[in-house]
Amino acid sequence: MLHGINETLKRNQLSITDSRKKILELFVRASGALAHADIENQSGTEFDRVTIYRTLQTFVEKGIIHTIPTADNSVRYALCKDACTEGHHHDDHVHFMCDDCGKTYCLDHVTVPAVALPKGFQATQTDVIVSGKCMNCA
Amino acid sequence: MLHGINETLKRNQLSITDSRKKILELFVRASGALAHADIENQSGTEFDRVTIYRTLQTFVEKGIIHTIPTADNSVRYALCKDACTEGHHHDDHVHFMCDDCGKTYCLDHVTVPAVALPKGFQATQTDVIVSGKCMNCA
DNA sequence: TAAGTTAATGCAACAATGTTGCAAAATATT
DNA sequence: AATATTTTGCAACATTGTTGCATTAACTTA
Repeated sequence: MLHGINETLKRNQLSITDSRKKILELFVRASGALAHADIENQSGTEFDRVTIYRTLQTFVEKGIIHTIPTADNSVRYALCKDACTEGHHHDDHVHFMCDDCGKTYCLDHVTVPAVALPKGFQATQTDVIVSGKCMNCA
Repeated sequence: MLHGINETLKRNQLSITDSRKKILELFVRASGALAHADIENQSGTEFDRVTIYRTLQTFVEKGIIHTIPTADNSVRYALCKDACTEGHHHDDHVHFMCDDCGKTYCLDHVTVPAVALPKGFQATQTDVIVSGKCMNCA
């Protein structure tokens, strides 16, 4: 499972570097979504701030991770479910943000409901952000 | 209709000031959502940057406007539909972001579908962000 | 409406976040 | 192993958001 990290990087035509391995590992281990600051904290002073920014950017472009829309102006990233198995990505997502502990969950198994749009609107992607209490805080 | 601005401020126990009137007017006139930068541009150098921040913050607290979750790290605000008629707010929202023109629509009339959450999760609010092409760009 | 009271504004300084160019270092290629 | 390519770290900068405090404006009461 852990050597899947190297393969994920290779599959996406990315050079295998310490920072990319470490950051991708953080995502694999994380139960929820990560903000830039989380990564900066968890990786210590090991990598430059700029490197983290660029790594996240690269991962998003390659579809390894995706951003999660939040109302509070904090950018969060989560592993794309299929990242380690397929290159397919940017599917619809349901995310859950806990008001208590602040954790963000990517609910891969929850189906995104269809939304009835007004005439003339065409949807290409639907994100659902549910907030409330998570299973640990309820 | 325009003097409704003053009444909205009064109803929310806010002093009627130039900045609040102007900024609220911008929202009333705006067809879509506004970012902090939009407001700064459209109001020129009339108000201090800090004042705009604080005004937006106040409006959010009072439920006059609400933030819209976005995946691209830009905070946007939109008028709460009932802001000028009732004090009730913070309902579920469906927002539409156009990939072409970048406009954000607050689809007040679209019902937020129910989401089936995993066991133990309790929802208090649900936001839906649909992206694609709007009625003008489709 | 004039005096006093309360609240909002502007300024300055700061903190956090994100970006860009470029030389040095690491990775990949032959 | 030598060369070519990519990534990193540093420095400097740009943007965005926050806080404290004196000044100013708005509200209240008489």
